[in-house]
Amino acid sequence: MDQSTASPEERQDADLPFDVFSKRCPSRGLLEHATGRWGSLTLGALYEGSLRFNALRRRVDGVSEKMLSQTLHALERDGLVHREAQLVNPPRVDYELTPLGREVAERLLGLIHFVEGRMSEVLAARERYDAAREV
Amino acid sequence: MDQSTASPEERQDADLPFDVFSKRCPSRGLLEHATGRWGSLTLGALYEGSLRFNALRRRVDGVSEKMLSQTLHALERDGLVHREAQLVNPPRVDYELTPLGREVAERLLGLIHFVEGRMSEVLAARERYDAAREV
DNA sequence: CAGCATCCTATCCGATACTG
DNA sequence: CAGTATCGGATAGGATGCTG
Repeated sequence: MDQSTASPEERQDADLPFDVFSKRCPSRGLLEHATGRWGSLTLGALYEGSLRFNALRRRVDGVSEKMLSQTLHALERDGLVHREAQLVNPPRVDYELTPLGREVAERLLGLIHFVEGRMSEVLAARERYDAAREV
Repeated sequence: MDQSTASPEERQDADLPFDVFSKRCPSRGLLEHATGRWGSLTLGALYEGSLRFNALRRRVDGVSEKMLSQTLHALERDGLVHREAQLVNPPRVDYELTPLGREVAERLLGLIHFVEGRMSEVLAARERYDAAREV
């Protein structure tokens, strides 16, 4: 686009090979896996340490077996989560973050804790918004 | 805000009133609005400055009129985006981040730029994963 | 315990048409 | 320009039943 005269301020997203704002960029898919309804909570839960399937399921309150399985597959495929299966009976499988996954989870948790801390503001904004329309 | 005796390290998520990991916490809804497919891109686009509806639509490549409208309503209701309408003809409406929205967008952009920068690792992980199963 | 397969519903979302 | 309304296909996601 503009590779000769871009200032340092513009460079940030001017000539990156991957730009999430363009329709066909694969980074959108990753972002959706990582920030999706279950993806963000799964990464957040695993940040504290490795967990087995059912422990994870209890930690991510409300996730179904199917969705957790699907989410873990996507995150494993993207290289954010590592699956460690032991061939014992009963079976034991541990999930843990990869180094890359840790970095993503860190940023995600920063966001999560931030919004948790500001929920009262959000709730108030919602009430104001709703009150203004139901007249 | 900090009226308990929790240490600074624990305070963050030890006794917060809002916990995104529990099923019925309203912070989940906010997180989904902010990190959803179009929410994150909309907030990211508005971080650079206020934009009009159609400019925003062009910036968030691929978003439909309907989804952008819906996304903006949700973000406005949550108090992350401010809608400024001028009663002129043709109509002119500007969207901009609220102070709270800026803080969310900042963290979101941190994540976005991070994943953009690591996409090659992710793509490689995906190839490895796919190659391992199609045997 | 750690899952996969199937069915079914709710919602997401794009396309199209229309309004002030 | 800045939206709203409606339709229909695609997908997310819950419930249930089964396997190693």
